[in-house]
Amino acid sequence: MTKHDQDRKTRILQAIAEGSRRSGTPPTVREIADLVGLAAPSAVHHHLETLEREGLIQRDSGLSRSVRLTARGRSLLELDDAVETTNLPMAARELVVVGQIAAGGPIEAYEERSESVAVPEFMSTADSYLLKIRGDSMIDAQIADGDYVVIKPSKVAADGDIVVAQVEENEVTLKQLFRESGRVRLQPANKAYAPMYYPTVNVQGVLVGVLRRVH
Amino acid sequence: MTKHDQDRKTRILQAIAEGSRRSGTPPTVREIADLVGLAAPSAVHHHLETLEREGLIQRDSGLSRSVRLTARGRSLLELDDAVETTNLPMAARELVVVGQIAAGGPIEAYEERSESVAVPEFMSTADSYLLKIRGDSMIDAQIADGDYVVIKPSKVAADGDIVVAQVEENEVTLKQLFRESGRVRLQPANKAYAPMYYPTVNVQGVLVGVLRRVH
DNA sequence: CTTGACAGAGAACAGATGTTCTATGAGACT
DNA sequence: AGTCTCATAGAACATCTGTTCTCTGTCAAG
Repeated sequence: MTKHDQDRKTRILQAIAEGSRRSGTPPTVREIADLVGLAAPSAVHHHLETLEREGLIQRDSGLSRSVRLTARGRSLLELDDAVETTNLPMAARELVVVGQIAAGGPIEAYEERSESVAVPEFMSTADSYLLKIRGDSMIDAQIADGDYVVIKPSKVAADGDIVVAQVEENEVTLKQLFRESGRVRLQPANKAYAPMYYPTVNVQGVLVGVLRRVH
Repeated sequence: MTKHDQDRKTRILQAIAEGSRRSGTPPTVREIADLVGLAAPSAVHHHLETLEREGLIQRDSGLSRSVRLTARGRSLLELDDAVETTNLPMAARELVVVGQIAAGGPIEAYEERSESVAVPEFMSTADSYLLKIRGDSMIDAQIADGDYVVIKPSKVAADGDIVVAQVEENEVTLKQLFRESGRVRLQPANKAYAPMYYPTVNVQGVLVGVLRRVH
């Protein structure tokens, strides 16, 4: 099995996990194709057959959106801890603001300050946390100075997602993630800052919501 | 509402919860019909519309297996953990989405659809309401397609505020307000649209918050 | 170079699926 | 009775969706 194959398979597994997390239902074959950058549903179908034969996913033949990860599939993505936070029954939940982020730089964790904000259920999960935006570092993503962004802890992310990524031993940053051939591009949401390239990044969370108080 | 109606609705909610739990994906309209003993998908569809209007479920129009219970739907089934309902003095209120606004044009009030969202207290008042943004008409104010804006009813506004203004007998619009000598300028938050000038405008509300769900 | 395996694209198809429209029947109310 | 509301059925439709088939290009092994 080549390196490329492994990447593609992992990407598809991630897409299934990611798609399920987003909408609450597993993705269709064509949605997976979009997520991993394939043009033909047949190509995805081919991979799904392989993945099912390998015991990483299960499907109900012919039924729409029936694909799901098996325990082995999840463990391969190291998702075992993060899953199943979906059905929490509150219209809102109190989340803690854990730090702030400025100018495309590293995230600055709050040491002593403690602030919490009620976040609507439909744009958060129970384990989400908040970051406060400083400056115009996220302006191209329609995120302004003083906005709060809701981050859901997750090790998987889709192309184009805005993610919290660990790029150095002690540096965590908030950027838009794009997978390119053989590397990962972390794109600041502000044209004044240049993208950064890494062979691999450690995704810690995904942006799932924005809150703004206007004065 | 008769006893029979209540039973049927509860059964449908149960079917959604049950179907989702069993297979990992929400059921289709026809699967719900089977589960609750209805012969026609249209009958289920009719109930689903009612349930969505009542805020007990949510759907993505046209997408298969996209039905899911809201917090209120789950609480009606008493699926809540006892804990969550008892603790947490939630600093949020449930506000209703009353319409949508597109392309600098008039506000389009929802006739039947009813959607409600929990909004943090710090960016709302009890009498606030929500509008859903369509298109990029507010893009220069960092408000994107699909965002919810929190409107606080008010007859007064400061210069530069984004306001809901009544400009004609039957036309209400969302724009940035500037007072100039002898007239009022209503400035769309998108350079593609020209400002409008009025001798006087009737302010109905002021933008006080923005909510965005990122997927 | 030839061959074989395979990822992928593209087209096509059958069945699934959400939605709409019309009609019917049962209750409730006047 | 007449009228209105509403749950339900049934048919029809457009789109979604999984699947299959064929073809092409790539890459590694012989």
